[in-house]
Amino acid sequence: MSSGAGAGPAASRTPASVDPVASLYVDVPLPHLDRTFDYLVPDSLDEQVQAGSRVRVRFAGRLVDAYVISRSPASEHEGTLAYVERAVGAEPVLTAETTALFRAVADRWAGNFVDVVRLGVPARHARAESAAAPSPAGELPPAADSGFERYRAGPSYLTAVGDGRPARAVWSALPGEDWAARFAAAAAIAVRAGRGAILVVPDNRDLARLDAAMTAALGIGRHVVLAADLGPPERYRRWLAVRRGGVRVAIGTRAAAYAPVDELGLVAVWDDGDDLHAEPRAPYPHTRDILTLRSAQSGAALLIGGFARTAEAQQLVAAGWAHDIAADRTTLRAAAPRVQAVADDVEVARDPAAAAARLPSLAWRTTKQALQDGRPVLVQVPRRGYVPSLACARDRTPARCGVCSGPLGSAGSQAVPACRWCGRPAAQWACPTCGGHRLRALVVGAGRTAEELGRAFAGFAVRTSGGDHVLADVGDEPALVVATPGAEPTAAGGYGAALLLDGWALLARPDLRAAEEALRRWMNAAALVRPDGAVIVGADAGVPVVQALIRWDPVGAAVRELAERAELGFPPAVRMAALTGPAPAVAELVAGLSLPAGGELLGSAPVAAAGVSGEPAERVLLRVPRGDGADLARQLHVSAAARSARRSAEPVRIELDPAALG
DNA sequence: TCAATCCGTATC
DNA sequence: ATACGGATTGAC
Repeated sequence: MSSGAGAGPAASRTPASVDPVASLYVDVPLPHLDRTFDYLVPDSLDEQVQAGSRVRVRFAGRLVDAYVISRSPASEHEGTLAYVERAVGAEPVLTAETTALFRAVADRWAGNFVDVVRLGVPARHARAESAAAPSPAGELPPAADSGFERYRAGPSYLTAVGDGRPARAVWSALPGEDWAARFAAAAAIAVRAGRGAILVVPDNRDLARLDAAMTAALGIGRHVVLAADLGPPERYRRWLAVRRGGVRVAIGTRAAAYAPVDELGLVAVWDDGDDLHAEPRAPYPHTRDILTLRSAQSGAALLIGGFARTAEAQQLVAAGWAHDIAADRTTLRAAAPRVQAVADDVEVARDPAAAAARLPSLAWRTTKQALQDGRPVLVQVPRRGYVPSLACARDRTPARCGVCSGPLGSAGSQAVPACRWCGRPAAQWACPTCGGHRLRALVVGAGRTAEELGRAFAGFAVRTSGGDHVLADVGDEPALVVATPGAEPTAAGGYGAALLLDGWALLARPDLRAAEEALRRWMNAAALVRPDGAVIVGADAGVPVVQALIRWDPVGAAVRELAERAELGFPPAVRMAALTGPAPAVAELVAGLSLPAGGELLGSAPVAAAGVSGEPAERVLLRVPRGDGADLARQLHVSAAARSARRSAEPVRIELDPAALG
């Protein structure tokens, strides 16, 4: 027993008379400490130390935060137990359901329980705890049409939600769809059934839009907005309102997926392909997969919605785990704008002003027409800073490794190109489409500027949206609206036209998801165009994803994408882990694994030093059949635990099914 | 023979 | 992490 230095005389403490043992996780981010430890609850803290409470305990001699998982009569531990030192706050922060969720998320991504808790539980703010309860909810507005009547399987899905069944669906929203109103309607159905709901969107702009729709559907005070930028007191206050059960519906960005809503009837994510849904902190879980776990574990219905569709969402449909909610072709034709493809470089407008803006002539004519019709025109330009990569010098087909399909890169102009994933040199590359052998570097410029367009269409207003200046919406007046992907404002009556420029640059990115991501960005922009409007995409109409945009076929594209991933052996067709760190550390971690049959190790390949020390880092990829994913994650965690117990301090970054493989 | 130091191990 | 114990080394 410790000498009891510090808080009070240890000898005088007595254990609580009922369930004196608390099992808890200490807030120390080491994989070998990712298990519960037992402590005695002193009589004086009996009421405050409950399952889910935050406490402070003495662990290895120092005071650390901890999360109580349960109280019980006795411990399995052989030695003497220390006392819980004090309670932090008066109320539990974990519920039975979120405790199970945090454990499941940690297990799925080979991470620690407390690391996931840090992602999902906001910092405590003592004053917010004692502050007055939120004002009571107003009247629930009368039920309205859900708006899902236009979709096959839409009404039956909502009936299931209303009946409290754990229906799961992937929803392809029609172009022009007021998706926020549909999400709000689905949440309202769960609320009327006496259940709670969680809706997660990528960014604050989408959140503001959903917030307005929720207020329209549910009235005042029935939902709470959880956003990262609220500031600690407000963030904690709103989160507590959910935890205490005063508010049953939480909407928000990423972290809202963990909101402690009891009796969940519905969890939903909008635009799961947006990389903002991928958590950048360990263990790097993804909103879609967190909610999928949560739906499976709590029996809540799941809705994955978007204009485009990810291979991961399609995988859930293909496996028969989720239903497909989509409109039929007739409905679609009535809603979709006309899409035409114009390969860059070809048919650049003869008009000198258009040529100055590097606009193809069809784009020029379409824009002019829409402006003259009195409608705004959306111009989507790429973000800055694409990584230079290699492609066929003749037809710009991205150059890929013949062994693992990774992107080829080049260290310098003289160097032999090599795979950025597995590191193999590619001396004898041949283009799969044209058979060419010459490679060229693709360096993508900063994109067309608003000034260039302004000059090309003199007399019309030019508005920009992107970076730290994002417009939520624009009016119906004719104007050029230049936006980067994800920052496209909505137009009150829809855009008359949209120009999606530099399509080939999007497609040529050295990323496995380039095609999927290009289609997602295009569809998100094109969905803002009126059904009688036009969309011009600067890309080759022969490319399958461009065809998918022209035919507005997100499902077909996702089916093809999924098949392609299966062929290349990439997620979600398989489970993959990326291990990044100093070479000896990565090797040590790998040595601690026994890969299941059918498991493969790719690499290693050098990567740009992402580490703290600037030491040369390398990456290996591990690939196992989907069914072995849980085993792979467990082994990675065990091997990482052995390393951290041995004080092999060199950290290795472990990512499961990484969204981006540069 | 004792103390300073280095590993390895457990942390309720 | 960090604290502790047991082994190891070095100097008197």
